[in-house]
Amino acid sequence: MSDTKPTQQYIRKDDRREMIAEAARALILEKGYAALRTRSVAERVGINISTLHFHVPNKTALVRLVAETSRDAFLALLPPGPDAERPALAQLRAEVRAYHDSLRDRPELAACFGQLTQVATAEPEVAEILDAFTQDWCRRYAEILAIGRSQGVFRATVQPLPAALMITGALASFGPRGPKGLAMFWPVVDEIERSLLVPESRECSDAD
Amino acid sequence: MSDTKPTQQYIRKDDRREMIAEAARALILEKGYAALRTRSVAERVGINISTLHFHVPNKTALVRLVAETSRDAFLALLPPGPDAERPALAQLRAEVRAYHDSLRDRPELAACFGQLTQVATAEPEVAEILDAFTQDWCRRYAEILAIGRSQGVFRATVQPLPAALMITGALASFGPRGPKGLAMFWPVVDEIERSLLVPESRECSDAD
DNA sequence: ACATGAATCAATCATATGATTGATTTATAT
DNA sequence: ATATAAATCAATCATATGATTGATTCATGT
Repeated sequence: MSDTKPTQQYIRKDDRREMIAEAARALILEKGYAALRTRSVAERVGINISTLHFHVPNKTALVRLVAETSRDAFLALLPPGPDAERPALAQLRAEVRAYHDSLRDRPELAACFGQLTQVATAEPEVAEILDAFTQDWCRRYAEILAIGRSQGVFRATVQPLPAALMITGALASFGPRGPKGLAMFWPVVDEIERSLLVPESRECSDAD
Repeated sequence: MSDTKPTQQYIRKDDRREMIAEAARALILEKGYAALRTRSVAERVGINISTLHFHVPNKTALVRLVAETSRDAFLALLPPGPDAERPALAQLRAEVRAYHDSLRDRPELAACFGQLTQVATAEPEVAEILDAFTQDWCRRYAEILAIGRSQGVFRATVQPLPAALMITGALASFGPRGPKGLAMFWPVVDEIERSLLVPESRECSDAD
């Protein structure tokens, strides 16, 4: 008879840890962090609990692993980064598009960031990772806004940091458990753009 | 010598439930929902676990109680509600100020909303409460925006619902575990206002 | 006074859960 | 081939945790 899991064993530690992280992320997306059990993770990976502990010593380390891999996976999806030589609006759109696609294709990532905020109070190391990431993400937008302002495409009254916080806050609300999926994502992005662009570039003269 | 708990007993069910809800909210704020234990709640209230179960049958009911009381407590802090006869900017500011004060004075409320999203996937009743509330909160802003647009104080290009989602998303990011406290709250609000107000020295001579 | 119900608690149960121990199997280098 | 290290598992432990049972104490109306 054929097995459901034919001959799948003895994976190298690094790969196994990645499999474990992936399983944990999926479970967090599906059931929430509060329901995350080391046993469930092991089961999902298809290994014994002791094997899980061989690769990841304890639950704290597991959570840290999830935080780190989520951050790295998300950062890998982002576009090049602010560049004063390129048109700011295009950079803003690329940034937003990358985030949108991550929500669509890798919903576990945003879900983990959201859920891990619950652990953050108890696990300073996780808080550190989340805070650093959030700040990085916000800074990317702030720099694009500053560039766009000096390029004259964004209002001169745009304050980069507050505006970046506004944007990232608005975007973050679209994570899993956001307002019924991504239906309102682009309308909100459009509203953000209208709120940033200098008045002349709309209505008076027709769009490009 | 005097006791730390002199003769504190036999509270009426309704009051006891409120005390339980308050304790649970405080614990969620401090340790996060994932660390919420019925025992901890009972201990905080100063009652036996069986007494807790007498007032609140099980943990699901406890979570539901927390969700309901958090929502009610928050709604009670909000200003009157959209009114087409009053100046929109003042209404917007009152709305934002009420939220700000709730973050400052009742941080458990926003914390509970944030933390209970983890339960939402497992508890449809909680999801229902959270979704309904979020929608209500957003609608308040949408209506104010629509009023302000017709009053001519907000840009004619403001789309009430997307803009409201942008605003509520941005504000929601200031919950506990937001960007280092409330320091950036008002700068972000100012940015939001600038993004909504009709540009001063600008006329496009367009017919609406 | 005293009967009745409401509120409370001590003790306990059944299971869940994170973690460990020690043996077993597979890969790899010599 | 065989010794060594890496990876895996079955069994188990210790405690945590949600929940129940049955007795006890307080409040209240008559």
